[in-house]
Amino acid sequence: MNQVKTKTGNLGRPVGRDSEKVREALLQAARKHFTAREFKAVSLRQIAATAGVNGAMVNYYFGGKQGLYMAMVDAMFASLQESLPQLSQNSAIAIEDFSRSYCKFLAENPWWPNFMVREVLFSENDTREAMIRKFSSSFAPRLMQSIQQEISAGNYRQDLNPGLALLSLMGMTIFPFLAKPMVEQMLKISIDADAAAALAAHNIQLFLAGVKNGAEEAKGRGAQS
Amino acid sequence: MNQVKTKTGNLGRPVGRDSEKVREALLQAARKHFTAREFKAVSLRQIAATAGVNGAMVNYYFGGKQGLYMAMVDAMFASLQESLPQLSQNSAIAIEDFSRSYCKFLAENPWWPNFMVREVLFSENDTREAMIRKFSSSFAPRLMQSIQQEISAGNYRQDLNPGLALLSLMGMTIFPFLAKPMVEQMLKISIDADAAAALAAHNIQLFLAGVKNGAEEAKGRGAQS
DNA sequence: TGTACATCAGTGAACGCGCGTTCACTGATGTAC
DNA sequence: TGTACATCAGTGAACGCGCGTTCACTGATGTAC
Repeated sequence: MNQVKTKTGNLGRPVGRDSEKVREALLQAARKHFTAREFKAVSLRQIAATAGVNGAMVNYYFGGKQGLYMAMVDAMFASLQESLPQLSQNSAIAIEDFSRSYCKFLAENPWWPNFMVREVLFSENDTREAMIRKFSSSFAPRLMQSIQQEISAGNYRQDLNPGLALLSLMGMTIFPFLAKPMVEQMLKISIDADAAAALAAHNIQLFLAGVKNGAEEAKGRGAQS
Repeated sequence: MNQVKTKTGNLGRPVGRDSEKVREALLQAARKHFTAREFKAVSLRQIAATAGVNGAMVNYYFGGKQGLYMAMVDAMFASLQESLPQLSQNSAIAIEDFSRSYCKFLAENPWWPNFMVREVLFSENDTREAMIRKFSSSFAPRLMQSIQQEISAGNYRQDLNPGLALLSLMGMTIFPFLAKPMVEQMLKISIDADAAAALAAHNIQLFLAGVKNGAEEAKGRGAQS
C-alpha cells in the first residue's frame, strides 16, 4: 500500500548502538520488572521502554517474553554462582560460613529472595524443578553433612535431627530478607550490610547455643508439655 | 436485532439456587485459584467455571475481579482470627504457645504462607500496608514483650536482641511451610500434622537453648571470628 | 383463591483494551571485485 | 580506491487473542389487590 513513506529518521540500521548493549539493557530492565511484579503483570512494552529500545527487540534477541525471562534467570544464577563460590565446591560447608556468606549475599542482592520465592514457590515451569533438584541434591546435603559431623564429634547434641536443624538455620537466615518490608517497619531498622552482619552474628550464636551438646536443662524444658 | 429467540433453557431466574451458595462457591473458587497463581494469571472465566456459575456473576456479586479478591482476603483473615484467637487478645504471647499454635495452624491451612507472601511481599495494594501495620503494631510487640520479660527475669541472656530473637523464631517457624515443596524433596518427608508438631517441638527446644542465660562458652564461640 | 405486575437472580453475547507476536520495510555497515 | 550489493540491526504498524466488564434480556418468584 503506502510503502513509500521515507520520512521518519528512526528507520534503518541505527548508527551508534552495538547489539551487546541492547541485550544487556533488556536483561537489566527485565530483572527490574520481573523481580518487582508478577510475570503476567509485566508487559514487554514496559520492559522495552525501561531499556530504551523497541518492543520488538525482545522477540528479536530472546525469541519472546518467556525467552527473555529464562535468559534473565540464567544470568541471575550465574551471578549467584559468582558471589557464592562455595556453592560450586563439593566439600562440606561450615555452618558459620554459610550463615555469614549468605547474609552478606542477600544484603548485596536484595531482590534475590523475592525472585527465589517466585521461582520456586509460585512458578510452574522447569526452572523450579531444576532448582529444587539442584538444591536438594547438592547444597543441602553438604550442609547436613556438616551438621552430622558435629553431632558425631559430640559437639552438637545426639538427639538433634540434622534435617530440622538445617531448616531452622535456613529459616533464620532467609526469612528476615524475605519479609524485609515487614521487618523494617516492625523493628524500625533498615536491612543494610551492617544489619545483615549483625543478623548473621546473632543467628550463629543462637544456632550454636541451641544445638550445643551438654545443656541438659534446656533439652528437658523444650521437649516437655 | 434478533431479540426474539426464546430457545435456550438457561435464561431467566434460575429455580434451584440461592444466592448465598453462589457467593460461597465463587469465594472458594477464588481462593483455590488466587492462592495457586498470581492475580493477573487468574481469569474470571476460570474462577466462574470452577464455581459452576456464569462469569458475569463476579461482577454481579463482588463488583469485579478486585472486589472478589478483597472479599476473599477478608474471609481468609476471618478464618485466621478464628483459628488463632491469641491474635485478638492483648496479653503477652508465650514463645512455646506461639510456635506450637502457629505450626498447627500452618499444617491445617497450607495455602496460608503462599497467600501471605503474595499479599505482603509482592502486592502493592492497601491490604499489604494494613497487614504490615497490624502485625507490627499488635502481634510482634506482644511476642517481643514476652521475650523482654524473660530477659529481665534472667532466663534469657542479657545481651540478647529481642527483635532479632523474634525474627529467628518467626523464620524457624514459617520458613519450612513456605518452602514446602523444596523441603519435602530435600528431607524426603511430607509436611503433615505430625511433622508440624515435630517441627514445633524442635524449634522450641532449639530456640530456648539458644537464648538461654548461663552458657558462657557458646556465647564466646558465636561472637568471635 | 386468582391474576397482574414488579422484582430478583442470572444469562450470554458483545465491547474495547492491552497484550505478545509478526512482518514488511529501512538504511547503515561490511564485503567482493 | 570506488562501487554494487548482501547483510545486519532495528522499526513501527498491524494482527489476533483473551481479558475484565457491560448490557439488553429472560423467566421464575414474591407481592398487592
